Amino acid sequence: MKLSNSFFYTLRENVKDEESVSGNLLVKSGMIKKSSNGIYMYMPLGLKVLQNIENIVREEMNNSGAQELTMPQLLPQDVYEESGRLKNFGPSMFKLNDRYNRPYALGPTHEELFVHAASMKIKSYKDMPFNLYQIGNKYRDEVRPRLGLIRVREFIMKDAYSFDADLDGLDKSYQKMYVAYKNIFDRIGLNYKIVKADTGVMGGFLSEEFQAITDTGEDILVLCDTCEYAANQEISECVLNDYNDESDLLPKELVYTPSHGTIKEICDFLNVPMSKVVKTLIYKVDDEFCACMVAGDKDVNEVKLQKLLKAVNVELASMEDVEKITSAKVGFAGPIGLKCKIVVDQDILKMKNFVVGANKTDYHYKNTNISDFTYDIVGDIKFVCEGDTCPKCGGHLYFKKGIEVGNIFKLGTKYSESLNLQYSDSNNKLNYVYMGCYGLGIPRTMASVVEQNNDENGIIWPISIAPYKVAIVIVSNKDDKQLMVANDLYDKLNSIGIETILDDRDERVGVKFNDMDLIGIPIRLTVGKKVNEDMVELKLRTEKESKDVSLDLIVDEIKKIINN
RNA sequence: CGGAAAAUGGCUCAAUUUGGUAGAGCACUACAUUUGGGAUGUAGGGGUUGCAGGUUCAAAUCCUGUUUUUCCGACCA
Repeated sequence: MKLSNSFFYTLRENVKDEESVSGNLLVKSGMIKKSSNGIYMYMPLGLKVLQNIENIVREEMNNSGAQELTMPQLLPQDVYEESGRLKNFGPSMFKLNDRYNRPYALGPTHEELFVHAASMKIKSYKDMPFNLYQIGNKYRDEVRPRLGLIRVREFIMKDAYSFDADLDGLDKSYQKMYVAYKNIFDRIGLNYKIVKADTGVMGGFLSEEFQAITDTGEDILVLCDTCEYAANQEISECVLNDYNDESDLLPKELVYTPSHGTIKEICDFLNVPMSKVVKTLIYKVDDEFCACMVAGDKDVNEVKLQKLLKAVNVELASMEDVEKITSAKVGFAGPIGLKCKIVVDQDILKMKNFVVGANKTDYHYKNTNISDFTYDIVGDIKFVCEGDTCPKCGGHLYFKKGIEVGNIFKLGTKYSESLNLQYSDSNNKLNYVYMGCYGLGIPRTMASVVEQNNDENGIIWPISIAPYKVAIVIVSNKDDKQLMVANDLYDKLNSIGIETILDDRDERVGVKFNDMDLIGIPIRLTVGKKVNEDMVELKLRTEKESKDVSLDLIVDEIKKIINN
């Protein structure tokens, strides 16, 4: 690309509607432009990065034996009705009607359609395994799009679906994708972790996420300082705390705690640590109310709660509902005399002489013990904390933030059952197909790379996905020798497949340097005065210093850097 | 969906409190001088101040409504 004759622009100042580092840099460098909330235009430079990522994904998917196809994004809602997910997705699905008022949707994910496609082939166990994928747009009406390309409403996703006759086959297909994903993110140069995760709306029984490690991440990853344990905080299990409390059980005592509704206020007022208070939160679980008790310094994990109760929908009860159930203002809920189902965290059984709400405005009970009330279910319903014991090895857990760039699921027979995808086995018996699904967000990967690779001057693309590998900067457009050498190098590099930018704009050299830094081109060649000695200057984006290289050697030198 | 903030040339902002000809920097055009890390000077072009009402002799400014965007939370593959 010769810049003097191209659609190329950069911005000098930060844009005010992009807070994230990656969002801001991508907009400033002219790669993307916000079109509306959570929807972006991809400019020529940004598209090249996307395509480079897509190509790596495509290569690794093809290597794994998967086959590419493409699906419509505009679908009749029946498709999701059939699997029962129309309700599950709810308002996060974009819905519209055609001219005959028939309901359509923009596809948020494509399990159903792939099942339909697979059914064209699958009759017998001999027809499997296979794996189909596409790279295309997905539409999700997110509650709050944010952080540039990290949470958007229209995005490009690679989604793959494997079809196997049995669990054994699914394990193998899943493992292939696991390896393919590792290859993809390794080639892109992303710093990532693979963590166990919740299966969410997808269903199924195993899910692992590929998480890019960055402070702007939306997910909390729980890692162990001694073993390989890695899980999303949503599902990370708690080890039973060893309280070792030798104190005697005391009789419970009603205490007046005027307008001290929060845990902190109660602790200050009664002069007890937060770990000696048990909070009771009222949840609406499907259509039933349910009180959940955890220690005052812990938080209820709704994903775990949902699983424990085998519920579909878990949300905090409204203030009005809480007041109705506890007959007190919010902040004074407790288990004693409470008329709804009570779930207690496993740790509560070991605690002694703790404080709970009295279901009476402005009152709490001191010295409550587990024998003072009845409960329905005991389980692990709280979030793990940093420093907690590792459930696998007993080491200490620590947290990192991550951006979910890929997610692989063992779906099992969930969709083949709801959509009736069966095959005949060797005994001529009908069985359901075992499926896996495998998603990878392309723009999100792009943003994650920027989050991990930037400095005060701009983006630093890894060579594997850089929009152009080399930028040739001409110091003076008025110098014929410089022009000639630069154009010659430009032609030579492009002719051997090394995509190169020629900055031949009529700008000061400082502007060119700054722009090439901002857009993150990995290798910069400066053609200046030293052409008279047949030398050009080579500088890597990752390094501060440059070096002079003779014209005879420069192409080989660049090849070496790129192939390394 | 709850809370908070914002909307003024392509970009970043000022003028709003106290109503009185919309202004700066960057970017753009022309010319001159410059030219190895975002040049300088001179002269220009570009805005019915998000939208719709209202108050007023007069509205970017006050009032009402509305839309959009951002942030925090809730929610979410």
